[in-house]
Order: sequence, then structure tokens, then C-alpha cells
Amino acid sequence: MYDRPITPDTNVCDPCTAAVQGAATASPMMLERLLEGLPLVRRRLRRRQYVFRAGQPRHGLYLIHSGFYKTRVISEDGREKVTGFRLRGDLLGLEALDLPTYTCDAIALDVGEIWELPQSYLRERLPEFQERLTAALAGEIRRDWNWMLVLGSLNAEQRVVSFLLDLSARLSALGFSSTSMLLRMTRADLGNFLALQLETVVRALHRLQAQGLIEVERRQIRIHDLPRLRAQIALPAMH
Amino acid sequence: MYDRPITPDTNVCDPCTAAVQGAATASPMMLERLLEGLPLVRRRLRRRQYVFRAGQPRHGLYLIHSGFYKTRVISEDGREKVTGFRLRGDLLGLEALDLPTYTCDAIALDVGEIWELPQSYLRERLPEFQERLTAALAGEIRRDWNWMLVLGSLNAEQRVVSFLLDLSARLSALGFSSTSMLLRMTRADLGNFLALQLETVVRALHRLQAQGLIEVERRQIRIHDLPRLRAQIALPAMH
DNA sequence: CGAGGCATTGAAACCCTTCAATGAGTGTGG
DNA sequence: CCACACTCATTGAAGGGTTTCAATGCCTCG
Repeated sequence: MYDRPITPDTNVCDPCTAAVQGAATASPMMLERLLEGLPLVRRRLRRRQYVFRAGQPRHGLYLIHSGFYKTRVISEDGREKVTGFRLRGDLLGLEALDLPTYTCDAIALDVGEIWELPQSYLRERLPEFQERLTAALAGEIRRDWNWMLVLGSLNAEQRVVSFLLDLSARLSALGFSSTSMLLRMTRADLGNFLALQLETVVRALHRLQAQGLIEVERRQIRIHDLPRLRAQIALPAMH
Repeated sequence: MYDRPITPDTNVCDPCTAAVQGAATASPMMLERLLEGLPLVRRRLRRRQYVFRAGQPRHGLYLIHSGFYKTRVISEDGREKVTGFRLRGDLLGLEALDLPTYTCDAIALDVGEIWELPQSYLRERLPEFQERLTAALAGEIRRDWNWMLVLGSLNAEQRVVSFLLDLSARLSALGFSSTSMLLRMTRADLGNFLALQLETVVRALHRLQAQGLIEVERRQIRIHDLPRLRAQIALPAMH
């Protein structure tokens, strides 16, 4: 699915995200191990298919086993906001744990498989599961706050860099290449997530390529200079 | 503390926030009732005092009993982001529930009192408490996503309106006036939260006053036309 | 081989930021 | 009690980064 799978436990944590990632995301495979042998309902998804939609009765939690997903919220007047891109080990449906219906859309950006977690069953049999859940929830909050920080204090180019570094680190933690990746989302989705227009994303990627930091070929991104990419985000030297 | 306290259970939910507020915030007093008679450690705070700082060992969760607080995260290179303004019924420390240390600062913007919750004790004696916790966590995620949506799709004036409507609704739910409120934070804090410069906040408030929607007198805000204020946020009529 | 979705590029317009100066309110100390 | 210091709020003007609008190109799919 991604370029050159490496050893599953390579865990190169980017300084940009390390502080934000909780135990839940630091080792995305742990939940899967925990669930081995359980009667999980598995579901395969095609591109553009919904895992669930806002307003639907909540069935449960979904653990991503493979694929690439986006979650988004839509306001009453139709404004849309991509709240995150999710991959293996991430949980879908966390934000509605206390509600009877989902409050966001979860959409597959690629073929993939998700596992439906029998929540009530798990609460009884696996006391450890509740901790995982709490950790996942708290981790999502920290991640959201970090992105708020990014969007609130960085310019377009730096936001795109933040995104690339974050995705690179996450893919790396999953055993994929950290320097070569295929963006599964459109420029519009990416722009929406980063609070930028799609044209601005295009231009930012273009400038990063012109600086020799990355190589862009439609959705294929190759990172050429990770250290200088990281340096892009640091505040201009203090006086 | 605020203008004209009304009946404690008035719960006027603003459409802007209603969809986002979970059970936990919909009735902020419920947790307090749940905790009646428990051996809580109470702590009084002065203006500018820290409830906790990022990096400190995590003592526990704090329930706000009174006062006005802000939470913020700070990146390694010093960029700051106010992640929310918190008042009675809100929990401080949620985002670090799975960690040994706090990851944000919580600061009192006014005198106030917080109750330290004995987490382990609660988990054993009050099974209902775990549900509250989950609801509070999920609610925070939904709130964060909603603010991301606001910051990503609204202009300066609309963001300020969103903030005013949100605060108005929250104060109202606590039994305070929904049309007259005292902003406890500086323009800089507000700007930081809304991803705007403080001058932009000032000008937005000024324009709203010029339109006769609100009345601004330093930190005292009076809402004159709530319906038109709400209408400011809706997208320009579709064709 | 069109049709459609998506990406790219250019130019103009605009909203917000930045910089700078002034004013108002609060607290401290002589 | 007033003066000074300090914080915070306000206002103006200029500059710039991003958006908006429009057109073109590329790739995929039926």
C-alpha cells in the first residue's frame, strides 16, 4: 500500500509531534494485539465509502486495520472542516462515545479494512481497554490542540511542512518509508485541514520543491532534506 | 461574579454550540452533585495563578467550582496557543489523563476555586464517574473540532461573534445573564484563541458595535441584537 | 476519445498583520 | 493625594500573505 514497508516497530518520533502523541498512537499496533482472538466484525471499504456519517445511530468504535481515512465535521450552513487524516491503529468514532449518534463523517480515501469493536463486551472482559480508550481520547485532544497551534501561528508553507513531517512520522511508526509517501487526499482536503485554499497548498508545495526540500509529483511526495524541513518550522532566530 | 445570576438551571443552548456540547457540559452542575460529600481538596486561586503548568507531575483532575480560566499550550520554540476558556463545571487536566505530567498550562484569569478530584478513589466508588470522564473527553474533542471549523471558515468578525455567542450560551447555562458579560481575558488572549491579532479583535468588536449588534466598554460586553448576531455567522444566502 | 475530477499557474483584490503612537485604567510609593 | 510605572486597549497607515477568479493542463475512467 505504501512504499517499502520496513520493520513494524520502527518508531522514529518527530519532535514536531512527539510531545503530542500519547501512548495510544505511539504504538498503534498494541490495540490490535490486545484484541487478538476476539469476535470482531471486520469491514472492507472502497475509496470514497463512508465508515459512518454524522447523525447516524452510533454502532460502536472502529479500529483502522488498513487504509487511509479522513474525518470531517459539517456545520448546519454547510461549512466543512476536515478534522484529521487517520490510518492504521487510529480509532474512528471516539468523539461520539457519549452520544447516541455520530457527530462527524468518516470517509475512506482508499481501500481499507476496519474492525468494529464490541464496546460493551470489551468493557466487561478487558479492564485494560478502558485505559486505552481514555488514552486515545486524551491523545486526540492533544493532537487537536497541537494543530490549532500550528494553524494559529504558522504561515502556509510552514503548515504544509508540519503536515508532511507529521505524516512522515506516523507512516514511519507504522513501518513505512518516512521519506517517500503518497498523499491519499486531494489538495482541497489538505487545504481544508490546514485552513488554506487548495491553490495555496499547491504553491507552498511548489516553493518547497524549488528549495530542494522535497520532490512533488502529483500526490507522490519525496522528502529530500528532513533536517532543513524541520528547521522551516522553528521561529526565526531570536535576537 | 457575573452580572445578575439567574435561576441555576436555565439552559438556553445556542444553536452555534448546541450540536457540539456533550452531556457533560450541557449541565455543568451535575458533576458537583455527584461529588457531594466526598473528601475533595479545595483550592482557592488568585488572578494569574497557575492551576498547573505543562511538565509538572500530574496530581489529578480539577473541577472548576468558580472563576474563569484559560488553558494554553506552548511549543518548544515558544509559540503559544490558548486552547480554551474554562468556567464552572469544566474539568482541567483532561488532556493528560494518560500521562505522568501535564501538557498544558491552566491559568486563573480571576479569583476562583477548584476542586481536586481523587481519581483513583472515584473510579472505585463511583462507576458513573468513568462515564462522565469519557463524556467530558469526547465533549472536548467535539468542541475543539467546532472551533477548528470556526477558525478555518469564518473571517475575523465572524470568529469574534462565534466567541461571544458561545460565551453567552455558556454563561446563560450557568445561570448568568446571556446579554451582559464581562470578558475576563485580554484582547491578546482572545486574539490568540481565535487565531487573530489583538488589533483585529479590537476592530472587529468596534465594527460590531458600529452595527448596533453589541455595546463594548472595555471588557464589558452587552449584546443588543442576538438574532442578528447569529445571522452574522450564517453563510451569505445561497443562490 | 471525450468527460470529468484534480492540479497547476497567473494576476488582481482584499483582509489581516505589522508597526507605531496615543490613551485609558490600575497599582505602587513618595 | 498625586506622580510614576506598567499593563492593556485603541486607532491609523502601510505592507504583505492569502484568497479569489479565471484559464489551462494532466490524468483517469467510461
